[in-house]
Amino acid sequence: MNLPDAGGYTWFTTPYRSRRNTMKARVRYAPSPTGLQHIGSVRTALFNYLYARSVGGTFILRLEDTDRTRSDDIYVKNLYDTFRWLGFYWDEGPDTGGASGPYIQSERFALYREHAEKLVDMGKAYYCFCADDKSAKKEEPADEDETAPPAGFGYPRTCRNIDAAEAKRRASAGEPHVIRLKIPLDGVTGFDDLLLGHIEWKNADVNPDPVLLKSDGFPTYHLANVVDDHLMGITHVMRAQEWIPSAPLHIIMYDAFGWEPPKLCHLPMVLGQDGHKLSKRHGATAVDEFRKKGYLEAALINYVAMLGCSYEDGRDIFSLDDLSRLFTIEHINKAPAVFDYVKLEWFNGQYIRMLPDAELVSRIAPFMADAALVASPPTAAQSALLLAAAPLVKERLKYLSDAPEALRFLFAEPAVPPVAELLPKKLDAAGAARALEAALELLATIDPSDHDASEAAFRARAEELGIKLGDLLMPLRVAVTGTKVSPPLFQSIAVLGKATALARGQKAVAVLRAAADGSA
RNA sequence: GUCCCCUUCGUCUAGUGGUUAGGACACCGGGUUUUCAUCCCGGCAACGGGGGUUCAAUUCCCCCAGGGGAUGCCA
Repeated sequence: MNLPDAGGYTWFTTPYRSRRNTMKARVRYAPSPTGLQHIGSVRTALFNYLYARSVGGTFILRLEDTDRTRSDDIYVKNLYDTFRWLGFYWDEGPDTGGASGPYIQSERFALYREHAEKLVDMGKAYYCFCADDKSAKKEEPADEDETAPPAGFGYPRTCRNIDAAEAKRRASAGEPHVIRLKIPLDGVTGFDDLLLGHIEWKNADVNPDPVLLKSDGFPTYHLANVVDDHLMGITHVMRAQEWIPSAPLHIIMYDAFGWEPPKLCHLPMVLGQDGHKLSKRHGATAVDEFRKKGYLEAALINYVAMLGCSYEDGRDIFSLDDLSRLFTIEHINKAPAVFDYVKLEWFNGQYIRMLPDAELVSRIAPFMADAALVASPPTAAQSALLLAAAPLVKERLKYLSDAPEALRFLFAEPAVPPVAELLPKKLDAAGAARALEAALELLATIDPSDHDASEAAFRARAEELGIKLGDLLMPLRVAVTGTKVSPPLFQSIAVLGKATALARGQKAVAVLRAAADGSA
């Protein structure tokens, strides 16, 4: 294999774990900052990351900002935010540096023209002066032109036959142009995909003469990715299967340069429920949306890692470290995978339940603050209250964003509930009032933090009254928490404070009494 | 249209030339329970179709069908 032109190439000397590879694996995630990081990007990044970690290789981040009209700094920021949140780290990248930098393609600008020109000089590429519009494509090629591809298939190779010296002269004279790769007219091009095996094309079926260098002087993805992967010493390229049709032209380019291509591995796609490429219309797809909704990064990573890949049979909870250890290309599936929000939700619940109380508190605090229930950051008193309440809601949250509703009664005075809410199924207002009064009377005498004793006392009282325990508790629950659905009552009251609970109860009694009198 | 890729329960997947084809989510039923959850137990449910190869194919080969992707001076 050729050594890359750029310095700093690291040869692997120690590693016990990759004795079969003399060379340390170098993989990259190379997003273009033209949109928010979404599930698909994260999946690609994750698999590259896991592969690097699993073989003790190097994970590199490279920004492919060659689309001047769509690239934007807000997306770069989003990229960093996203991966910081997910807990990925890269060994080399724009911010961390490295020996193969710069890692931002716009900062490598000169490199691409240089390489494109080199290809032109070698007769492997050519200047094209066609206007950048559909007319160039639709223009009927000369009938007898053997080099023209079938109608409707790509660029008609109009400029391919312009005399090289003449083309050079026009380009030097400043005539607007692009540089296109000469795809061989016959023969075949193929490669061995690490996952899919051998794939090959007749060159006649390969995208005819794709643009390498745009008229603005920036490279297209094809040129930039080949040049940079080579110069950065990338050994393995893992990308989504939508890239398969571009593979032959990349191979042809590596060939033209006389470089050895990296190993290619095309990952199965992630689809929405309708079987099409996952997109906004399927629901949340931007990672940011998941974060704001209250998903835990560990849950998202765990779930995404299992889309199209398996690890240890019979287990489904894996940390990023677990995954880094267990990941193998052999366990990647070839078939596309459907993104299932419901299963992700289950993972999220699992991870929320695994959180230590203090950790849960710090996780839900921002959501509580957004709901204006606590300060940001919470006061000491609020933190204490959250900590006391954490065990009550831990197994009831599907998302962190569920916390405000579940805990509202501890931080805000609920409205006095409407009568209908306070009525157990079989009681009228008078009956409910009696039940609630009995409950309050009893509550005053017990210690709600002693769960078992409290329950025993209420159970006994319910029996005396000839009603079910639930019917005795429900009016109290609604009076105290403002809703029919709440964490366990005694513990909730213990956290809230008995005095507050009694006061809320009295207000509800008043409402029930008034209703009873009114209807009597 | 052309080229390429894919095909195990609804979904994510395990798996083997001979298995009762396993697990998870969802769903259904039951249990625990103070509402809601959690938790526990049980159930439903799959090898796309057709040809081969073979004593034996879900597993190996071919064809078909279906699905997806590509066909940009976007990546």
